[in-house]
Amino acid sequence: MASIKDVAAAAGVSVATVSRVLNDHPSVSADARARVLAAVTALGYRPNAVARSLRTDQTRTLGLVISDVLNPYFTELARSVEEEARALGYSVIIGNADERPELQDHHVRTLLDRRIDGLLVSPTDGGSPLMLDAARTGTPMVFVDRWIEGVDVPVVRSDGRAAVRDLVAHLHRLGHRRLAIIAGPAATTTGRERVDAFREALSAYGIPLPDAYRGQGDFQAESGRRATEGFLDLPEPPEVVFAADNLMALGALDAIRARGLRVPDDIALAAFDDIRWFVHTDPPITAIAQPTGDLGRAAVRALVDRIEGRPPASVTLPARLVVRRSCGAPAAAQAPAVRLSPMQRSTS
Amino acid sequence: MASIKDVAAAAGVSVATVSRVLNDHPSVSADARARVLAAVTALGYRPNAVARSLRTDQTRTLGLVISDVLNPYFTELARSVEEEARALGYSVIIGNADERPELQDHHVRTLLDRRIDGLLVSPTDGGSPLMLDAARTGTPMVFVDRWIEGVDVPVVRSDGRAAVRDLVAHLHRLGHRRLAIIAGPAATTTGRERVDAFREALSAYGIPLPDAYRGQGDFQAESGRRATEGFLDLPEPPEVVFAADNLMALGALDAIRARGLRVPDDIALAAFDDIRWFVHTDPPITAIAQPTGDLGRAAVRALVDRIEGRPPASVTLPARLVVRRSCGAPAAAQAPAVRLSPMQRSTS
DNA sequence: CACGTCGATGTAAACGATTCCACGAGGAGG
DNA sequence: CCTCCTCGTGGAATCGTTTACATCGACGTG
Repeated sequence: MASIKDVAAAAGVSVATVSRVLNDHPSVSADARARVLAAVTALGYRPNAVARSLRTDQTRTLGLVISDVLNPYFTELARSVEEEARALGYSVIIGNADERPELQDHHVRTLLDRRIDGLLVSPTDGGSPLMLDAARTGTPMVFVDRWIEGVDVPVVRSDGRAAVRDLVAHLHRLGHRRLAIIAGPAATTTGRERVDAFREALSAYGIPLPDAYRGQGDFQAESGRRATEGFLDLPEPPEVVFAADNLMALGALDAIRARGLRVPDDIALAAFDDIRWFVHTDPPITAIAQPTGDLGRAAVRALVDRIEGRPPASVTLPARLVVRRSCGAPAAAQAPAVRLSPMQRSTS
Repeated sequence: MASIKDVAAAAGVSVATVSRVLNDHPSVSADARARVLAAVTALGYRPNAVARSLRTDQTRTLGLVISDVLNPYFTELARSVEEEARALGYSVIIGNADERPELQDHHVRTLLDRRIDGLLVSPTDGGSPLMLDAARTGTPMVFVDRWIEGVDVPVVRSDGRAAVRDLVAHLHRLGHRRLAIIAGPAATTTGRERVDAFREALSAYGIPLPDAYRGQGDFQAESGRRATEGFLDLPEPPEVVFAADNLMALGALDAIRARGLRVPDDIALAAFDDIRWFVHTDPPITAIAQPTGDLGRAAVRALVDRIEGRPPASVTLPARLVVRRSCGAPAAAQAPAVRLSPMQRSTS
């Protein structure tokens, strides 16, 4: 592969001049510039990003460590992150933690070794020494969706508290009183927060959240299935299951179907995180939708601000309830609730 | 960040010795090794992958350019690719082309500039000059899922011909005679092949595929919706719509629902590519399932073979029909067809 | 006319690793 | 006791860039 030296030789100039042309430094004669450009195309020369990074100590690359690529929420997040990063002149390297802390660490380490300019993380756990260390030693970092407490890192996330209140109001209006939740891992902020918000919203109606109605999941489908089976085995099963993410809702659906029960007649179902398929499931699933694209973009902007020396800001965006039929009552009967038309896409 | 020089100084040895310890070269005394290792942990030293790559001319990184991250098929492919690559000691950088050739080129260029060791591509089009050039000039490359004809690059893909025959047999048995397909872009092999396989299977029953029953899509949901609307506007609409990928099936479902029609009573639906949600859609969707994980792993092995100087082999794996209810007749009535249990996951 | 300025260019030193080569010490074999 | 190997080690070149500094001519100004 041709190097800058070959170009310099072909153009009859020094490598310095070639480099100047490539980085459009002002002080280069039109003649030299033309000869260099000609040589570049003749040789099909492309600058070696590795060498450039070594010299300039920047890679123009962002690392993104997400909890699970198979989760459509994160996949959409990843897409918007890449899009915004590209617009700002950065590339993105994605690391998939698969909800496993050790895999998350593997990716953080690899990304750090590659000297990425900044790191976007949606932590799977409470924070490994490695990640805490990276944050402390000044690696530009931003948390997105989930975060770690007690670390001085900007957080870009959405607040589902109001939407969860709306959901509980909706459920209460439909007459449901025995409400259960499948929680995410307690080590994650979203794992805890969604439960807290749910419990708080319930208490406004004087409804308790017994331990038996709090299933423990790990944000993966299989755990949703197990937790739901637990609920269904109870002497008094809940009337509603609220899954803290879309994959656990899928698992819940599997479990319900396996018992030959129907949603919402036998048991109602709602989920955190809206995905396109929820419109077409049987029945369409009521969900809490996050402004995923906006989150991704805001996170990138915060990180790039940090990298380029501007003060980064934390951002919190509201989530909203999308009522469908999985909790009972025809959606048409719902008066004021916001609805997604079947074809509405998240803005992207 | 500490460099190898700092480690050398701390350990009282030369950088050469540090490097030898790090790459466990045999000829290093136990004493020196111990001192170096101590210094490494004391300083929290991590080798700079950029510098190492520059010197060794290898990055131990694979590029993966996929057509659309939002498509669960590709997301699962990406996951298995990363998994296998990691097992073989490589990292993966994913580029998402969003079915746009110019974006695909952008990513190929970026990946090449970063001097990745090899490239895995599922081409969005017939092959840009850039990609053809890369293939010709010896960049280790493997096509996965889709490929480009006339280029000497191994292909790892699945053959859906038999499964499509099974599908058509299934549809014919149910009494359907007017069968339509939503095709993918003609510039992609999968876009053409699936139509060819379908037409061929139909002809075995003496059924033609009129132009009006061949909708043109681009593998995105919106195009599936438009094509389906076109079908429904026909004086004699088809009895079955076969979408060449899962997203266009989603669009088709949107269009059918928007007209207030029911599947399969008013119109039947089937899709290429099986995804977990198809079990829970209304109704569950009959689909052709590819061995996605196996494809990803085989592709990585082929590419790494190529990179490490072993002869790479093309691989073709069979797809299979998964009968559900979207084409009519209770699935229970289906005698010999292979079925996915609701909880079956792709092996991973 | 001399001098300072400025624009265009080249030379060479980094960046952080790997690796070839040389060198010295010590042990084995004659 | 000399020679030759082997082992452990360090010096220095190298990978492909960027960039500080030096140089050199031309030009404008006092």
